[in-house]
Order: sequence, then C-alpha cells, then structure tokens
Amino acid sequence: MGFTKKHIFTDQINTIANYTKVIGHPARVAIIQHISENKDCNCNDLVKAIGLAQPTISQHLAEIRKTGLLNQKVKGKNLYYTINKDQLNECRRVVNDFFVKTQVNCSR
Amino acid sequence: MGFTKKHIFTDQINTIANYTKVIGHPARVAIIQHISENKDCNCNDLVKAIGLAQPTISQHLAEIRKTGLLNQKVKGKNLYYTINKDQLNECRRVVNDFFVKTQVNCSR
DNA sequence: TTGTAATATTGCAATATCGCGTTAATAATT
DNA sequence: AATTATTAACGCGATATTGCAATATTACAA
Repeated sequence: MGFTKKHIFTDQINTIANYTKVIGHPARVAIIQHISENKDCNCNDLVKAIGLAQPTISQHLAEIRKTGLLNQKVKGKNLYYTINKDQLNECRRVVNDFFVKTQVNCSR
Repeated sequence: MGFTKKHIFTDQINTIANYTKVIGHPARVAIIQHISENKDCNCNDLVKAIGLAQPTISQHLAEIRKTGLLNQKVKGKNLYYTINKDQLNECRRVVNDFFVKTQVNCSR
C-alpha cells in the first residue's frame, strides 16, 4: 500500500487528522510560531531564523497554506506572511473538541 | 535527505510536533476515540470497528503507545487498552499552549 | 533592458510511513 | 500435548515526506 485509507474514516476524523498533521512537523511549528512572533515576516526571514534551505521552507509554507492558516500580503517585491486568526481559531476548536470529547468519554 | 532535522529545533517545538504527529493520522484518531468510548477494548475490537488489518492496527497502537497515551491491562489472554488520562491531559496542555501562545502573539 | 532580490517550482535522492501477509509468541482451553 | 485466540514482530511493496540544488518566475531598481 503506502497511502492512507482516508475514505474509511468520517469527515470529522479526517479533519482532525489534517489539522494535526500540519502541526506534526517541527519545521512547521517553528514557522507558525515565528510568523506569529514577528511582524512583516517573509520567506527569507524564516530561512535565516530556522536554518532550512529556501525551497524547504517554501514547501512547508505551502503545506501550512493548504489548511488556510496563512495570509499573504504582497508589499513591493516582498511577500509577508501572517497567521489567519480565524482559521487558527477553527483549528484550535477542532483539536480541542477532540481532546474534550476523549477526556469526557474516559471519565464515564 | 528524507529525514526530519529534529536537532535544529528546540525541545519545546519537537515535543509539540511529536504529540500532534501521533494525532496526525485518521486511524490513530479513530483508535483513540474508540478506546475512550468503549470499556474493555482490545486490538480485535479495533480491527473490527475501524476496518484495517490487525497488523496495521497493532502498528498504530505502538505509535500511540510511544507517546505514553495508552495503558494496557492483561486480562486472561486479552489485552485491554485504556487511555492514560494524565498523559492525554499533558498532551492537551502542550498543544493548547501552542495555540494560546500563537494567538496571543498574533494579537499584539 | 539589465540586474537583483525574493519566492515558487521542478526534479531528485534519501528516508519514513502505510498497509498487509506471514510468522512468532503467549496464554487460555480442550 | 494439541488447539485456539489474541496480539506483537517481521518483511515487503507502494506511496508519501523531507530536504536540497538548480531553475523559473516575478517584481522592483538602476
């Protein structure tokens, strides 16, 4: 095989897994943190701050973008990233719901 | 390359990524949910409930176990799994801290 | 228009992951 | 002891991911 059998799971479960998978790599955690901590953060800043090559950072950015967690602002020839707060909040809600539900079930 | 360069990240970041990575697969989400919902849940129950082969379920269980999220209870020839509530709480705390910190940073 | 800076894309090698058939290990049952 | 049930471990093919060098693209600047 090699591929994940997503079709056998509910949408709810796949949504949880999709969100957590993005945060499931240290580079992407670092990227999200760095963007949230620094105003006017672009790809180059991330390359310098994190220490991975530019194509690698760019690729991780694309992965994060897929989940809607990033906003882009073009200013001159620079592309500044910010966190999409609404989507981050939605992500947090989904993940937190998973924890709450699991914990409630455990205590019955 | 092919491997994750964990050494260039802080322990804090790696811890976040380790926890979320485990939840970053729908089978593992489903396993955790099913164990939390059903008392006396063993490997076979999960195989039936989820629809993946026994070795696959067993492998995912091992992944989840690595993070300390599972307890095992041997009862006769059966091996019953339960969620380690303390560790689940710790996991929730780590992930939630990440969200809180990111959100706070965004709002400055 | 030529150069330069910033970023995305492509293509690749190395490694990891996913899922499963098979086998091994363990313990209860007969 | 032989059988059965349960689960872990092994080994594999297929696919995905990680990271990077090289290249393309885009937009400004000189």
